[in-house]
Amino acid sequence: MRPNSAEALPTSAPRSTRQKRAVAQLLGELDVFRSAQDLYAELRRRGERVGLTTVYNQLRTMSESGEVDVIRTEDGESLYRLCGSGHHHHVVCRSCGLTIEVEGPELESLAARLASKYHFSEVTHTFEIAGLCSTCACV
Amino acid sequence: MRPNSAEALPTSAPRSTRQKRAVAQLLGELDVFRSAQDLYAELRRRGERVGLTTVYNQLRTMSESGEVDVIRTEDGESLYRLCGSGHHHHVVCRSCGLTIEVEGPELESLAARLASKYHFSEVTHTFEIAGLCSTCACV
DNA sequence: ATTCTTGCAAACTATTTGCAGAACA
DNA sequence: TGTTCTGCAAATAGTTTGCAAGAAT
Repeated sequence: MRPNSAEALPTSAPRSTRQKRAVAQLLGELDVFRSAQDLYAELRRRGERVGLTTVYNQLRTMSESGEVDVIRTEDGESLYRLCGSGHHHHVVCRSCGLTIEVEGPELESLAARLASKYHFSEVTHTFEIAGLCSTCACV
Repeated sequence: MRPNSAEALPTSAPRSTRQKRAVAQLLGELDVFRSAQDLYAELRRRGERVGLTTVYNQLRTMSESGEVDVIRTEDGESLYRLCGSGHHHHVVCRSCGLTIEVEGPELESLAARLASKYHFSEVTHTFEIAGLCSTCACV
């Protein structure tokens, strides 16, 4: 919102570090939603020297800049995934995390219609579909 | 799922207690989503002698039986509200919690269409609209 | 009398924060 | 060199659990 919020004002550009690159690259390889803890574990498994705090920092930064999408599981865990730009929704496999980005014009208009019907302003909406993908359903 | 799961198998009917009644009654008076902590505080304010654990227990029981709806805020808090029966979605005021239950046939068919398009089975979907109600927007 | 319920205290879990030392530009 | 970044350890916060005492049937 404000160009210079009181919080963190960085006086210069973000720096490129080994850790940031590792997180970004891992996200680039995956097309599924994963938790911060999962991503951290995977990085360690690969021998990357990264701290959990840094993974969280990086994911927050990337989600704020719109580079990654965040969804929350039923038990409150946050899952992250590199995302395409623009407004979209997801069809997510509960079992393997496989995710398909979808758009729904009729959904958007429905949301807008309901908002105006009840005189709500500054509306946002969430729409997520969870199920079993064809691969996981066979097991 | 299973008639007798290994977990808690109750051998007789649930009992009516002062605490359960207090929680149920409070929910009956409110038409907004409230956190467990909020509900607990309100009960104490009214002089009810109830423990926080009991409020949580009761809310969990009631949500499992479908008596109350649960939504999660952005920061992971659970909000509860007595709900009408049947499948529905919500238009929720971010500021005061005012909630309107809505149905959306086109939404249901869209969800079904997307599921079959990508060969997903056992699908569920979520759809929530959050905004400012007309009252809160004037402030 | 028996079983369910309560609620304090402690445990849990995902996430955030303080901060001193390390790493970039 | 002067920030930014890192990551350990500790703090947070909502929620759950262990369990002994209390209440309902």
